[in-house]
Amino acid sequence: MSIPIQSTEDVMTRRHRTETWDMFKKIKDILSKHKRLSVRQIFYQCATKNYVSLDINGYERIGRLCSQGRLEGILPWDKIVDRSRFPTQLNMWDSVGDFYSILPSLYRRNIWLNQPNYFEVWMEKSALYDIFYDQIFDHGILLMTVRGYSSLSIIYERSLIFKKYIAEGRKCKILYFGDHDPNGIQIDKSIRSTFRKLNVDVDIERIALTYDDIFEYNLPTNIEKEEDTNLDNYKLAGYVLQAELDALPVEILEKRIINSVTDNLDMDKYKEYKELEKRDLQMVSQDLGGIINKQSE
DNA sequence: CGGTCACATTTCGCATCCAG
DNA sequence: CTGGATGCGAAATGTGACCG
Repeated sequence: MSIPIQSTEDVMTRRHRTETWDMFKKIKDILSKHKRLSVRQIFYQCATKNYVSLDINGYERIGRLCSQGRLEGILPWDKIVDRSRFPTQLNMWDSVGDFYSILPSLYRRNIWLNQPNYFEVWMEKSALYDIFYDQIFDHGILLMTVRGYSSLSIIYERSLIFKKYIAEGRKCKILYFGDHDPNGIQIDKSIRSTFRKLNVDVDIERIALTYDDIFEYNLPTNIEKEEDTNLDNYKLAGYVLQAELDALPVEILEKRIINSVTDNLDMDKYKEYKELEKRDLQMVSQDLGGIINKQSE
């Protein structure tokens, strides 16, 4: 029984056409300008620059190039990531000392205890996860990656949290980030109406992409897909152009995220809690020092 | 109410095209 | 002529929107 196996040597000695080398160079160039990108993101970048078509074929071309490129050592492994699959395993430590040593890095004071209002950041595309994570995770703000339309399960789960804050007299808000296209503008509307059905008063604010962004930053626009009703509604709403959130330059997006967060946080109270956190951490390391000393006796 | 299609994500087999 | 490149269809999963 012979199973066709492509050996490492086959992979390494693969020849390429000049056009392919050209694409490798373009991908490398895009990668050099970012921290980490998913294949999907690379595809969007290439499509907006017109290197490939903005459809399934273009995506596949990029996907294959990324696979071959990495296997052949042409493209870097550490800059291309898959955010849709992740492993799950119990946390384990080499020793008790090892365990204690990571404890301080886990400690954060709950900033929501003294904030007047509560909010979360929701976004449509998991491709942009890293950018959002880098901007807001450390602030203690919840990031929800919706991936297209939100699910009822997620909205219900979140509504339980929002209800708790509302009962305390706080206002609840979602800062929403998504594409500006016929489907994209439906997503935050759908989230809003679902929360309404659950009788939870949450304000959904679209931070990006706005229609003005397309003009202000001269964003590359999508080709109109034949999308019957949604497209008709889009046009009825007065929209002509469509663009993806990915198309917004990274620096602009980062600024937009952090500005929307600082606008919605009570920064004085936030800083106050961060100071307390520092004090707490000194206490933690003192206590841990005592425990570790006792251990080694 | 059920069927169909669109959306998001990634990979693979098969058939075909065409550069070197 | 060979094999690199690519178009197309399919897989899984859950959700909204629309049509009849």
